[in-house]
Amino acid sequence: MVKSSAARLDSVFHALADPTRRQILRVLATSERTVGEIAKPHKMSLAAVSKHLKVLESAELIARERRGSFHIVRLQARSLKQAEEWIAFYSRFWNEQIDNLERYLEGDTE
Amino acid sequence: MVKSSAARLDSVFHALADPTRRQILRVLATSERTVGEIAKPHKMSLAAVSKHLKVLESAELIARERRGSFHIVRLQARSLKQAEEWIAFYSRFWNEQIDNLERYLEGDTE
DNA sequence: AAAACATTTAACCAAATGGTTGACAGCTTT
DNA sequence: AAAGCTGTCAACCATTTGGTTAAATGTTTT
Repeated sequence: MVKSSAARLDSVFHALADPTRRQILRVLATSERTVGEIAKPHKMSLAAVSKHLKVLESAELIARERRGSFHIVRLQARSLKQAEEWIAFYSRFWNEQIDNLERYLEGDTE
Repeated sequence: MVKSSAARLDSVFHALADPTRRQILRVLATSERTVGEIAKPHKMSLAAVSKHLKVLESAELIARERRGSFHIVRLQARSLKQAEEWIAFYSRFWNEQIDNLERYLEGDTE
């Protein structure tokens, strides 16, 4: 399923809006893992973790490869790039606000 | 309501996972607007836009100020900084993948 | 070929999401 | 004080989400 740019941002940001899924990405940043290994530290069922993986997969944040009876999962960070670029557009606004504050404080001391 | 770091990321990423809300942020990047001005370009009701604003506000991505009978809304980009930092942790992974690809392609030509 | 293991899928459930309409509340104008 | 704005809130609805358990699928071992 090919997604529009907006739809891809939708799915990436949605995937990131859950602490379980962010935690999974952190673990995968260390190394690739099987589904079972990913699920173990979580209190929920394996099926629930499997669903989270599907969400991450449809956002193209992970990729799976079947190796024997194991499904091995690895991080695919490329999709995050668009998200970061989207946010980067706004970075000037928080810097601006800081600059304005600094100017205000400088003016205040005179 | 004070949120944990994870909860704040939850609410920011959730707020960004909707095209209407991202569009609202874009408009506010140009200048502050009243709720009515924000709603006009959208096909949905004013109440629906009001709900979207509430989501953005609870993610601290916007701030409101009452001015007479108007509610003036402005961008508050600072919350995006955490989100960007969270993503930045992964930037090395997409660069790494690119590097690996380049190395692979170089090796291939020899 | 049967048993055991790794994972997904299906059916279900409660809660959250994104929209609607209509009533309400706060200013401003008359 | 009544009418007319601007915007929110409440009640409702359909859909999606995030979880569960049980059944199904595919692979390996016995």
